[in-house]
Amino acid sequence: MFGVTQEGNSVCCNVHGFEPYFYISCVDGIGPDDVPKLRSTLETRMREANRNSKSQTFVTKIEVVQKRSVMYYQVQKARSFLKIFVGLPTMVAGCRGILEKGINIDGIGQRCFLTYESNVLFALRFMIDCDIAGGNWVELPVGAYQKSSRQLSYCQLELDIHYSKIVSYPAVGQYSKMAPFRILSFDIECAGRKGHFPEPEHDPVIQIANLVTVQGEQRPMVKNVMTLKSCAPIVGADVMSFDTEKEVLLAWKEFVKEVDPDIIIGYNICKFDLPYLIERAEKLDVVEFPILGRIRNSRVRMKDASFSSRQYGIRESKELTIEGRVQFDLLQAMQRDYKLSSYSLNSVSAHFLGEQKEDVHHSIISDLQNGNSETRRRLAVYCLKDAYLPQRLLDKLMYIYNYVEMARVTGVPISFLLARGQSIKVLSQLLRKAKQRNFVLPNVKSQGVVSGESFEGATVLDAKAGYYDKPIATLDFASLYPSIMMAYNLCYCTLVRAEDQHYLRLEPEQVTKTPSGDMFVKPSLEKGILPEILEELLAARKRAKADLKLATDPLEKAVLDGRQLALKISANSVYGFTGATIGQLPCLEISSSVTSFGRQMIDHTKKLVQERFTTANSYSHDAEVIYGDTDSVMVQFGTSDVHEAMELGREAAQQISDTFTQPIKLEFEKVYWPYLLISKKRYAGLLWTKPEKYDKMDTKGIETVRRDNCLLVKNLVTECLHKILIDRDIPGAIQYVKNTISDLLMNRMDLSLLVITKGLTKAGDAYENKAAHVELAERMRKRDAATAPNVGDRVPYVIIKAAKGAKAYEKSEDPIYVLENNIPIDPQYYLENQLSKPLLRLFDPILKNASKELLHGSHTRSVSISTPSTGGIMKFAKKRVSCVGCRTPISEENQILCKHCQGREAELYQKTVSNVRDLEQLFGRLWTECQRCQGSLHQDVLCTSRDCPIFYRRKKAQKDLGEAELQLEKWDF
DNA sequence: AGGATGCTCTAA
DNA sequence: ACTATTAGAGCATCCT
Repeated sequence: MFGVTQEGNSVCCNVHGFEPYFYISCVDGIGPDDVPKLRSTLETRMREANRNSKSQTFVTKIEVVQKRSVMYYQVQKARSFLKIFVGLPTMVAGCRGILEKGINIDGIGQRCFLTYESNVLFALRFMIDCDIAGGNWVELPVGAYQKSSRQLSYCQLELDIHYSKIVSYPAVGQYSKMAPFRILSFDIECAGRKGHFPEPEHDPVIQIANLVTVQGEQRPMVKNVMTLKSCAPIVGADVMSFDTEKEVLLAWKEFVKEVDPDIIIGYNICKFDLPYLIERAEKLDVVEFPILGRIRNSRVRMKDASFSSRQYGIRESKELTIEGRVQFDLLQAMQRDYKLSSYSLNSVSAHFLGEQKEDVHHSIISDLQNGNSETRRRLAVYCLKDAYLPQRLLDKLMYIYNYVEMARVTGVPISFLLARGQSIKVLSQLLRKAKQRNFVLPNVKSQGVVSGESFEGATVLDAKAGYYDKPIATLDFASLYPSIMMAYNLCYCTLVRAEDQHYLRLEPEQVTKTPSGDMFVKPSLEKGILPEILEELLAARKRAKADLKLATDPLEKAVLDGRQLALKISANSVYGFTGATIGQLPCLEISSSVTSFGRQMIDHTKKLVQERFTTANSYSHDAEVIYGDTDSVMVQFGTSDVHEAMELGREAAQQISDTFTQPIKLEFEKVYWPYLLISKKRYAGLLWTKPEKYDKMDTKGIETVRRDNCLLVKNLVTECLHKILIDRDIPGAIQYVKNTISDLLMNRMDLSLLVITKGLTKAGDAYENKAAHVELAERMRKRDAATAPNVGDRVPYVIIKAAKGAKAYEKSEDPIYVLENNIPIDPQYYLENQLSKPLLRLFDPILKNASKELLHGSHTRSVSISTPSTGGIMKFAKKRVSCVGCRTPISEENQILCKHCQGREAELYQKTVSNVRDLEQLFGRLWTECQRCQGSLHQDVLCTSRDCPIFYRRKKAQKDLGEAELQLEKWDF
């Protein structure tokens, strides 16, 4: 066990005496007397299967214990199980296999056994049995431990203890404090050959930048960079230069040992930086390099890993074992926790920190390295920033707090949170609770449940699509699925098997028959462990939220907020765990019962609202449910008054809640007004939680929140919704659409607005149909395999002009390639395949003849002649005549304002002047930034970072400035 | 031409 | 050895 003390000293604790084990059920005809025979037979079989093993003993002992399977309700509270102990954790799997397949015992014959808890990872088993949760405080009591006689680790403290003597503290009071982890953030630079992505086989590591921070402190304690060849000094950082690459690598290895970090972070370190260092050291025969962990002389082990889950998709990476140090790759964390269009460090930093990285195009890294100490200094500054940004992200997003709290709540080690999926967290809680109640979990083979066999999910009420100018109240069930499981005591151990229903002779009032036809006993007979877990999670969340309100210390607040979030996520994933057909312990009776209750409840709610809130019951209008999804109903009470709608919503929620079993509760949450309902799962509206003012514009499911639309569509739809819902200016929205379409067709659109991104969810050949992003990825692989997108990456592309009738997958192209080669894009495609349908969906409910008005007006006729050689997009400052006030096109060259805006000259002149000034400033700032980034030596190298926001913003500012200056000139006439 | 199917992404 | 769920919209391609 590795850890850190309150004072910040690293500890290695050699825990003794804890043995791996699992259970089997005692089948008929096998009693306690047969145990020695079983042990010796099993021992022989194990020895046969592992002839080369040096192990003395495989099966160390077998105990008879009184336990009970968690599966199905049983009257008998305990029966005999055999607890089988083995010599090493790796022997569990082999032993399990033999017992499940069948074993021939002398005098008894061939027998198969069901095994229990035989799939629990040894580390988790140990933690569960010792009540240790990931990230919590553990005490080694004075007198119970010995100082180790021989140092096996590099830790500051090394101790020996018997497992039974360890004291674990729940994270309350002083024990909820975060440990002072030492965090190392690092980044490497490699000198790739021109046009190639660096490969450890050929390309040297030239720089390694490091930042060491103690968790909770504002400033890093160490900031340095190790460089190959000389490097000019950098203020605020130690520069260490070396003549050979071997020296750089060894300096870093020593540095890691010296700093002794608890956590190693960085961006893409698990897939790039760490493997690169290891492979490079191998190539250079630096044999002593890969000793980076806390165990003496233990080398880092590396293997290819592929993680696949429905939630996160397929993700390939390398799995490195660095003993005693948690690897926390910010890229992996970002991909798990946030849905973004791009996951480059640059883009992520811009998004969360409003800060960009020093952008050095990979093609000039080698030039900088081969220059002098000044150019290498520039590279080092860049490298340092890449080490600094992950630490900033870690702080900004409260990652340590949130992940440590998640580990504490679910009980798994912190390292599992990034390396494993959701189900291990539920399993960990389930095993802990089962142990308390003397249950054991069966090891079901996934074939037991026919994979692909599915169950019915939630009801989505039909959407009465349209534009609603009256307040729409939303009633929600709070934590619907957890509430259902608690209300009806749904659990593995309360489920009455169909074949048991008869002989158990249960009275109707002792059981619940669920709408899906399954039967569960009530808590009076047996309280379910799932409801118990959920109650504890939700009660703990309530406490955390209450404490959060009282807390004043920002660190304490961070801990509590992380905790309440972890508790919420954990409660919600219990249902998913039971429905995971290829999982640890699927139980579709539970999950389909949950959803069947949910369906019944939403129907019931709709019915009650429409029955009770009527003019016949002396309400001013008849209420109408216009939509609902899973746990919510949208109600039009008919009133035009927001406050009244809120009151009615509260009344309805209260009344209807009373008709449900505790703790199921319907809550009034918010009002939408106005509300645009497009279809199921797609709507927009102004959201009100108080009658005075709306909180924000809320959009669900439509283009504005989807990552696979280009910015042009997103921006246009957002702007239209803003004009329709907030400004209530439909003509303004129409004009805006027309102007945008005109800009598009005139080739005045910035390329960055036309970039579409889609995730590459599987390997190219696994796709049955051809798709634009898949084909492009394949073409890019042929151009340069190293920089082409991989499985799990997002692929950005634009649609370019091609022969008539060409498929979209033949017209997709890499935006950078398009920019560099001046390839013309296809505006018509963007109009017909990207813009038109979303716009029509938006305008159809509020505008008759929307198609004619928006997509076929005169603004669509002024198509510019495409100029393939130069490309429309590169001409940024193009003359155009439109009204300064409202951007309506004007026919006369010298006019500034349209008829409509005349009379506002003074105001609009001021606006133009300040606009030019702002743009000048903006452009100047961006230009300086790009200048600094490119370096004065390389002015001819155009920065074309795929997603450098500055690059696009600078180009945009340049274009806008040109236009604004033109406008200003006109005022002088 | 038009329905079926595959694919991506989101709501809850 | 690993894997939380289903419902649904909307688009492109395939297939007849």
